[in-house]
Amino acid sequence: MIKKKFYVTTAIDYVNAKPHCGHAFEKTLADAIARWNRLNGKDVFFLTGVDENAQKNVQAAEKAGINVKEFVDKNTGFFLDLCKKLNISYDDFIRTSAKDHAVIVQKIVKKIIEKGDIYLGKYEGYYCTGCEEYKTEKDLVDGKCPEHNKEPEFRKEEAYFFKLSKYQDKLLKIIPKYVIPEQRKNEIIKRVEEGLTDLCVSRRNVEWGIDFPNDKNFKIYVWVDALINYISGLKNKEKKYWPADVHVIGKGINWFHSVIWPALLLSAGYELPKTLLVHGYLNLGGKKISKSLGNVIDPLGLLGKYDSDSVRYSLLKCSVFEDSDYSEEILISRNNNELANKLGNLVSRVEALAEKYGIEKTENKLISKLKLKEIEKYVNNYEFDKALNEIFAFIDECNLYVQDKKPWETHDKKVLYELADSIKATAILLYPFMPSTSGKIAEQFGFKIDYKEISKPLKVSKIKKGEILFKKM
RNA sequence: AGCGGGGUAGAGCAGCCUGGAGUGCUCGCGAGGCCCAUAACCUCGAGGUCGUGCGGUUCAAAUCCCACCCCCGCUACCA
Repeated sequence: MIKKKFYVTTAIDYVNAKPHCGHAFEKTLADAIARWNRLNGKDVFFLTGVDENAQKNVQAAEKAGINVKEFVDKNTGFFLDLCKKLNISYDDFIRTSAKDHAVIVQKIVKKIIEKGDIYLGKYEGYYCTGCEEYKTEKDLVDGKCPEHNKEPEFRKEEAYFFKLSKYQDKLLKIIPKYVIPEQRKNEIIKRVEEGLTDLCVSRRNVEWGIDFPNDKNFKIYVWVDALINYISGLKNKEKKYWPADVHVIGKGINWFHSVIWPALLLSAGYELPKTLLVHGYLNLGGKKISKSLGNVIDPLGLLGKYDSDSVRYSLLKCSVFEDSDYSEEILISRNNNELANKLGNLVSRVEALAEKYGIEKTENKLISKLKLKEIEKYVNNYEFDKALNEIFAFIDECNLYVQDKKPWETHDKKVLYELADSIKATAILLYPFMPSTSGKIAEQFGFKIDYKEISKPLKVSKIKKGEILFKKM
């Protein structure tokens, strides 16, 4: 039987600084999607990586007084480390400075040129000679560059433009089926309806980046370069996995993914990705993450102190679509109140009872309290926080069942079987979110982590009390 | 300014579309139960003018309509 393919990506991150918990959030979301689909028997390809060609990296490197390559290598290392410690099951990690990426980018840009969608025009704007870059009105304070406190000069220079405006009607047809959630979709539709102007896709006077085809005076605009990672990252598996099933991105880069990316693909003659999942931001103590406020949480720091599953769970309980609050206190509270007290304690008490009295196969009536259909619906809609709430509601039911049936008094092996079988179902459902915990439970109770196992009765085996799953903090 | 989302118990949410006693969930707080378990688990309880308008519609408004106040998001070549 041929497995159905499933291709999921995250945005690629700038490596101008160390990762923050927003990066951890996005990677964990995408990982949960990847694992959920693998669990359901799909042939999954999961791509993540870093954007090394951005000017921001160059600026940050200059500030640090290190050469760009060295700087980028060092920071990319932090992102790789983050993925490893978070247990991110990516199939490939792309770095856009890689040669094979540049080849694909040039190939696609050439296709767009051949289509006649790129033309030489004039770019006009306000150029700050201090920054050596164009500024938008938004960048300026009282008409001056805030960095250098001087007025930028008006410049007009040759540049290549992509005929974005040409795709307006097609985009308006595509976007409604492509972008979730509703709110993000509507924002984009409104803006596209207001009209599109062509996009400047070349950069002059920069050394870092990918050469423009047939014109060495220019580099390719880094966003075009960056977006193409979703194809170049597949390397020789492009035929098999493209188009992407889900791009997971943050709300800040919605425009590029909702409008520019499909337009480029249409022009170059590629199939379009199916879903764009736009997630919200994490706020720390109710405030935006910002370095000047000093409220950045270092996820690597958290992962040094806490288990990966505790970090993953605490992130996944944040709303996917809305901005939500996150902090170390929230992590600790979710770990203690939900993971340790509910799940960990349930497993612990059932193991202890089963070890003493054994289990005996019977029909599991308790499992009717598990709202499987609803959980599936939530996961398929990417509402992981709600799915987890439902799963934990069932864990509450299990704890209540222990309380009601008093197996420590009755020594009822059948009740203990029902509980063990229910724990099996729970652990399988939790696999996409907490893979290592799920594995530990599977080992203790003797079952395979496979979605089909949920409905198959648990094989009776000797159960022993294992290690505590979650320590309290 | 334009467009969109929101204001419900100490905190965070659901309920609103399709009106029917303020109903529910998570955390926190108070009392009790249990003794299998990680001082965990279970039960009960306190706590709310559902942003404001003694606004409108209605037998009936958190829910529908209007006005106002406050918060947040988006407004492209910033990568």
